[in-house]
Amino acid sequence: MARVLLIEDDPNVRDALTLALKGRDHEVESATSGEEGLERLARFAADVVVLDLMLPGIDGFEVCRRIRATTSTSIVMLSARGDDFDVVGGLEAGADDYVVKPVRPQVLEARIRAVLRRADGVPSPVETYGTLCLDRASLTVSRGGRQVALPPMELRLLLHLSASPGQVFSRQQLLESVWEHDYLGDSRLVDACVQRLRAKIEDVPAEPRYVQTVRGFGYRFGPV
Amino acid sequence: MARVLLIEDDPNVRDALTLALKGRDHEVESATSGEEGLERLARFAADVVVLDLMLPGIDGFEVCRRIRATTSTSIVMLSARGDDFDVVGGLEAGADDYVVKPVRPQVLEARIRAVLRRADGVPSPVETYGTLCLDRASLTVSRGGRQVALPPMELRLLLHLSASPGQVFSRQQLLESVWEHDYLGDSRLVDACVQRLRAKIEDVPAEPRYVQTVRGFGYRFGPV
DNA sequence: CGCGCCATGTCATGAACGTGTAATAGCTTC
DNA sequence: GAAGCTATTACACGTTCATGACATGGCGCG
Repeated sequence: MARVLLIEDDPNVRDALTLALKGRDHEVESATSGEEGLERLARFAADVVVLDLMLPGIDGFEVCRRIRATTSTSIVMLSARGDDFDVVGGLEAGADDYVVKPVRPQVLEARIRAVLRRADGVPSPVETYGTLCLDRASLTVSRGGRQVALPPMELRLLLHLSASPGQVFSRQQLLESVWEHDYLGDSRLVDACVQRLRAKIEDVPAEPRYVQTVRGFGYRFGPV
Repeated sequence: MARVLLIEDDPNVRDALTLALKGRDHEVESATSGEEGLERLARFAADVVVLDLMLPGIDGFEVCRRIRATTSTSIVMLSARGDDFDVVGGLEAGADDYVVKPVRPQVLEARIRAVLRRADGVPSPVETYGTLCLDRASLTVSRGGRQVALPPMELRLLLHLSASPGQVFSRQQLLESVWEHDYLGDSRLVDACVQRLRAKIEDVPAEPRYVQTVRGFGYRFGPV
């Protein structure tokens, strides 16, 4: 299907994803550090690079920048749950998309496909979930064809949640990765933001379809 | 469709673009250095040359001049983001158009087509967005038929933004790629330039149609 | 050599908007 | 029915952006 270069230092994740992607008919090469990845990319004409953020030596952002400096290869970033990674950082480094670990293979593959379609110029650089459309390049969101304007925090929250559909994020995790807050303390801030977001993107805010509450845990982006 | 000679030393970019262009029914030959490119051009009757700026040995500008010295083959320049590439310099060397890397295949193909049309004498070397017309060859901009004079920085900003319509650029990114500044620090410089640009190209500067603010993120070239 | 124009970068001000907090109401579960 | 969790709304503060004035510096022209 596609030629994938996986840059990931954790051998477990590496093996798991390699296996999963190969099982879906992709050709996979892997590297364990940024340096090795860049070197390997020079020989392996990858269609897409799957890049972990936390790497020994030069980090993912830097690797991303260096790849971008020379090639147009698509890049999907992998971010660990605790990393304070957000949309702006990824955008600036030049990533095409990002996924939050733990990542399920089918989600990763969907992202790879989306990214490749985009790179091929198919006029669907958007992700569509039901009546909701997300365009990570132009940072626009539309519902049922009509564009909805989202303030920065709501947009970041939505992009973060939708980066891993189905995965549950606790309020604390969201505070860290979306808000970049580091204090521990309970706050209804996330709730408030979720409400405002729902009011704009849900057809029936009272029965949310996209941003779902997982009672006792946090929120999740659906539909799976 | 067309016969393309690609001169590019980075194997990744070369392979990626070769593949993409072949997929669009172009005949593609490639070379890894300026010397090889010139030699190959003598045998391969290319309609258009896609030329990387940073090459081992003689650089892209020089290659461009030498091609121009003997043939009228169209030339599209490829420039990496970090290169201190000046639009004016490129066009003075005789390039017909230029694209900033990372380049998406569809963008490159659009440029190739435009360049070829131009070479065929079709008078449509301009991109039109609503009432705004950009001519990357003559570096002129006109609004509603009347030409507007843009100072260098404003022109570069506009060309950069419009090279990827819809894509959101942060102020930091713009400082790096348009101004070639490398310091980190917040500056309202971009804002000011956007402001002056809007005053010249927007019909209603207070409700910008072409250079849009994305609050909390940066700017984007519309129209959506 | 000196003058003046124009482009560029910096700064101050004000307005618009988004955000966080808190208070209250509603719902779920045991 | 009570306790715990979540939804909803209102309001005030802070941030961000637009706007225009000002200083600097380069360039051409006299």
